[in-house]
Amino acid sequence: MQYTRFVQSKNSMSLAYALLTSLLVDGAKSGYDLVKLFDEQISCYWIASHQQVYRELREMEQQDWVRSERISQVNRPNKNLYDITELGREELAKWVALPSQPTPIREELMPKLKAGFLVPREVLMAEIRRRQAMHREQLQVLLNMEQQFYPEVGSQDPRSLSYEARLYHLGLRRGIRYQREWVEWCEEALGAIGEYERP
Amino acid sequence: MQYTRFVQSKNSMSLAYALLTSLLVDGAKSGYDLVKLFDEQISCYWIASHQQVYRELREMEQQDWVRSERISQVNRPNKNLYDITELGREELAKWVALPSQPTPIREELMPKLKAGFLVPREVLMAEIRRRQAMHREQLQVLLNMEQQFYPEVGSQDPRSLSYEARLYHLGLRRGIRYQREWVEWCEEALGAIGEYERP
DNA sequence: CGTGCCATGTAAAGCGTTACATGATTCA
DNA sequence: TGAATCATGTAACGCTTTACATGGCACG
Repeated sequence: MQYTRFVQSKNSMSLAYALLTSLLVDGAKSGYDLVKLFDEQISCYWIASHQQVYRELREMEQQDWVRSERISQVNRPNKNLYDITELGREELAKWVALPSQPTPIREELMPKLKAGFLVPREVLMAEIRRRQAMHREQLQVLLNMEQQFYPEVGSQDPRSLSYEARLYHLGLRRGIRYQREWVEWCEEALGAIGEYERP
Repeated sequence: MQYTRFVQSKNSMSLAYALLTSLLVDGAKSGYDLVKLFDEQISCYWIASHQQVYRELREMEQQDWVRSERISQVNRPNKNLYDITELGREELAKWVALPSQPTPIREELMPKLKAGFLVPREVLMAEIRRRQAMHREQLQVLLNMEQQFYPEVGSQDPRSLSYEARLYHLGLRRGIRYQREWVEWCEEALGAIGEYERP
């Protein structure tokens, strides 16, 4: 039964809350807009497919955590605009105060490395270079976002940001640090493997 | 049908390969041993519950990627000792050569931060301090492992490690860097939030 | 006498991905 | 003409977690 899900489930259902957060901070949105937002800005710490988002929104509406309004549009499909309700806001506040769980890590590259002696060194190194390029690119995207949204940061007075903006900015910082760290590890790995080139 | 899973599935099924890797590198093991190994040594880049492990082993046995032997023990439950087969080794080698996918990140703390203005500052800071302590502890565990398994590292000649050991070591390095990065981000976050203490 | 380790499993539910579907508009 | 964007959905499947279950042994 769907009903029990939001009532007695003990696990996190964090996607619901992540969506509520966006509705609260960024305002009413359609499912499509939320997917785009997640893709573009939130993906550094949360990813979700459009199917998940639409499903979650429908279920949250049944629980009165959000309400929706049908917006008729000409020359393009109609859309459902979702907004957070008072109840949703209360539930969100409760959730925020709960302890958070770290993301479960399942990093394919690590077992591949551990079994890496099964393939030629060049294959491993090519793969690490590919990963490094990916993470470098993501890092650049995040740095650009930081420049764009928080140009004051890095200057003399970080207090020029509002408290809310600063909190959000810390999320970006986390993404930046994460990607940078990956790029550096790749460098270390390439160096280490390279040293075994011709013994 | 179970059969199709290993034949035409397009997704990664990486747990199977992660298990194969351990069987190949660390030798034949029971499900219980694999769970313990993952908990203690692999959790920095892979986590799996015992239910997953047991099921995966049974399914891999049906595909002849592993074979098992029943070990009768006195004074404790019997166990099934699994070992990788030649076919398993071939499949593993194929998989290693494939491009790897980054772990999907779903970090609860970030949306909580974004909606953090809903709760008192002290609640946020307490949570970040808790996370910092967790990551500090994990970092220490990994550093101890590094000391224990690779005492030579950091000394003059990292080439004293075999190629296989060095590859495995790189996985550890990744975990160390990840945890260290988290500890540092927490420091940054605490500093940033602290600055808003009394405006 | 309770807790924790050893050792394996079933069942159900929740969460996430993949595939499929529709249909108009805009831009190259 | 073909691809991309807007906008939402269903169905099926696969992966992960949670809860429940068993039972002896060792240790304090």
